[in-house]
Amino acid sequence: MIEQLVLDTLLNAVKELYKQDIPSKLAQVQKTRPEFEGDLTIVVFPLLRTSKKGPEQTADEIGNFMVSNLNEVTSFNIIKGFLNLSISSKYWVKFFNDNSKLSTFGKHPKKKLAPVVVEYSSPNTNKPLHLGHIRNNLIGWSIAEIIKNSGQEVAKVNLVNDRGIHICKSMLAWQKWGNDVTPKASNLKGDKLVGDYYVIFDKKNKEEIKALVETGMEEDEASTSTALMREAKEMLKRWEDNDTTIRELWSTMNQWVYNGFDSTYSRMGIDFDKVYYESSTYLLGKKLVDQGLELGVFFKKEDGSVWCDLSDDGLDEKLLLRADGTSVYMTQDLGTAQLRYDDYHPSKLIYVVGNEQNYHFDVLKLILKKIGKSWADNISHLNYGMVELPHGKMKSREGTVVDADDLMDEMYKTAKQTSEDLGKFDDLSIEEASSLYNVLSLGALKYFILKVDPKRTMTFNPAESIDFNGNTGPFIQYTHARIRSIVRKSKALNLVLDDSISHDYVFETKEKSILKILHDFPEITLQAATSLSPALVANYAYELAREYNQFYHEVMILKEIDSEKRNFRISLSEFTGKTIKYAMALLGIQVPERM
RNA sequence: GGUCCCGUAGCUCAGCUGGAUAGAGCAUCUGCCUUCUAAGCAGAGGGUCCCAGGUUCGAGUCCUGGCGGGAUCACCA
Repeated sequence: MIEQLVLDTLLNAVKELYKQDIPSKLAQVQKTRPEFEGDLTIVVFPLLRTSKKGPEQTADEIGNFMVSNLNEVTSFNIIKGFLNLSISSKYWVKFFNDNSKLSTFGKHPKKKLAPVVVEYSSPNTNKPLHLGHIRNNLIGWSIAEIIKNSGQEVAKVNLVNDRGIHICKSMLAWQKWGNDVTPKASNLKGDKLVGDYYVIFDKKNKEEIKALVETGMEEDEASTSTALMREAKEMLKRWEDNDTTIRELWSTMNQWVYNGFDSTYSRMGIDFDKVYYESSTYLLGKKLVDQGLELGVFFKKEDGSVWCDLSDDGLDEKLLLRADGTSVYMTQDLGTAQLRYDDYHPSKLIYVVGNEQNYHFDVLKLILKKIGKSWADNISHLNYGMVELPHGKMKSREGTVVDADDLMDEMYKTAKQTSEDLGKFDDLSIEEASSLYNVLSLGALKYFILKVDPKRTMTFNPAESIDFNGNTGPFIQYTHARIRSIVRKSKALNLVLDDSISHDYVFETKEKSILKILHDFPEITLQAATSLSPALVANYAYELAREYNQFYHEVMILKEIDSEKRNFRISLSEFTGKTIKYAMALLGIQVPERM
């Protein structure tokens, strides 16, 4: 890496010239801004204290040192306190010749480390997937790919919350008002059907609460003492007691939901290496709670409920088991964490879960440590921000929840419409066209979500459809298609005779700037892995595509007369196309050969 | 109220460990399809980087204090 080379030489320069070692943070190397001449820039201000000379003179001395000690540095210029270095075209030529034909450019060698477990999606079986889940799934899937690309082994896992009071609510409502309806009979996706009964429960329960309040009961009390709630709790108890009828109904309805989820996942291109179900981890969780009691780090209240006191850590008491012995969220998460640890002994356990659960994960780690699990330190919570609408959160009560399937349908229609308006695909078969619209619509949706820093709360406006122009997935896809067209034509014309360029090739400005961006790619993918941010890759792909389009408009490629230039430009195009494709693949976005 | 996150153009977002004149896209306006794909390119306008202090040669970036927004502090998950 040239940056590192310059940095090391800079440290040597200071040592030689001023007889002092300096802390590495004073040695600052950055890319030269395009308006100045040069490739890399050393900021000399931090060095003045050491050199005890003015900025110009210091820069001049270091510049001379660079030129005579580093072959790659051919010349320099000084503007204010900035020392701009020009890197030899030999270096860029070598970079190009070494990498342009690699199929794995950007991929890092395998490390010998325990795997990283990435959990994402984690749906409840009482609600269909919505836009929030889409963000979760896309971030999780992509970050898993990015970490894999960085050389780490990765296990993608899903944790389905298939048990608990909420599932019982759907089941109860279905029993009471469902008339034995099935997804097949109603022609509804299973997750939608079950979700509907969850809503029905809520509605009927509210009516009951209202009635109770009218008899003079306090709202708080009323909300926990409706007949429906009692029945749901009773059902949960029977479920935990392995009641056959309840278990059968539960399996049936969950299976409906899974079928629905699977179709949504597969459409989105989301997959998992392993799926955990809370129904099979909560018992282990209960066992851990018992252990905690024996260790004396948990305590039991008079009503039989079990708690962990975290007041020494600045937090509250946390419930671990209800008085009736049934488990809560934390119980099952303890069990799941343990099970994963046993399965993988991971070097890192990443939970992709919304930032509304930050508190939960702080507590989870603390509790695990209290019962002696030192590996709790390997848990990291990738807490992404919520997706909001222009007027705030999505609310199911107000019907503003953006359903995942509906949104993908919308996007598909827009992609189809846009494409038909452009009228470029009249020769495609119906299947080919539809597969293209799929690629484009998903590209638009995924890029829209992933280009935003995961940490940030993001806004989605359902009134404006997601764009297909500008800083979008389709723009990048288009650039790829454009490149492929060039490459196809060059092959048809047998234009590329020689793949590599000579070491004294003189670059056009745009050729150089594309080369520099390509040069950054491996580093960007590493940064994305360490900072857990697919957004870095997304923004990178956009920058590369934008730069390429400018290049495309500025210079001739196939029509260039000078054969070396023409060959280089074609190869550079191909290299760019490949890198765009690779970067987009890390985001789970396909790129078409033509569009 | 406690804890945490956020505040950059009309809107949606970039801005790496502090560095040169704060960048894109959308929207608005103006050009460019008889030349390799116009889902493109070029150009114009649009900014108190929430406010006030501080650290520094240098602050959108770091610190403190405000203001504004959000999350969370459930026998929901």
